[in-house]
Amino acid sequence: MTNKKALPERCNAALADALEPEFFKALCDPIRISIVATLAETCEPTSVTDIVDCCGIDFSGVSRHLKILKDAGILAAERDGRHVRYRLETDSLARTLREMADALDRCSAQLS
Amino acid sequence: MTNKKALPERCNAALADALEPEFFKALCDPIRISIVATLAETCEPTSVTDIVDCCGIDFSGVSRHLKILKDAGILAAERDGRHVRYRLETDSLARTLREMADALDRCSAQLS
DNA sequence: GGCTCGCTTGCACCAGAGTGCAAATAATGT
DNA sequence: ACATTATTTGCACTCTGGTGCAAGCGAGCC
Repeated sequence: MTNKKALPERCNAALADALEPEFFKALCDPIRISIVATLAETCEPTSVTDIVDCCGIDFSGVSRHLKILKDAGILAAERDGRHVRYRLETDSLARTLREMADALDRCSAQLS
Repeated sequence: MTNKKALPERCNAALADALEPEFFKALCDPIRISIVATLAETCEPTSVTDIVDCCGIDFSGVSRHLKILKDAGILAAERDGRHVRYRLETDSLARTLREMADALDRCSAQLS
């Protein structure tokens, strides 16, 4: 039996730190998921007008969804003339997901 | 230049399939995150009454949060006398997160 | 059987999120 | 300067989600 009470707070804090609600909130909308999937597919900076096609809503709504994803660090935006092109931060997103998984594993590993 | 147009739909579908909005919806609330973190820490089935301590709300609300997490497959519940003990499906959760990361990597790998 | 404890569920309420429309801003072309 | 295209933002609306309170249900205890 290892010291079960030795570092529980640290474990909890690390997990709670890794599992950022804002991150999940950004991805809990089906339209935002389809945006992410679309950008993952094309993998090159895409204008708002083009992205609108994959969502069934007004472009103003799409613009707002894009802002939410950008603020969460999931997308990056860059102006190109009068277009604004969005691209998926694939590496960063994948890393974030794996860090969460790692934090979970570390928590359960401490008890065995 | 590889065949860029060869399997974009499959890629998109695989990602959209892996990135389930319901999963993120279950984790987009700060109280639910603290529940997950608490259960990851203790790592043993915990009663609702004990879980309530980590959230600042009424136990009825906690019960509802637990149901949401259970329905999403993130927690498991088992009756023990008059207690209902919840535990975190750590392995399953970590696997889900890694599968998402893998699906993302696969999408971007197809283009290079 | 009645009682208490532990948890869930119905109800009403309030705050927040998504949406469309229209106006505002940004950048380019004429 | 004006018109046009691309995107963002303000506004109002609706719908969903989280919350507390109170009632209901399930399981053990007297």
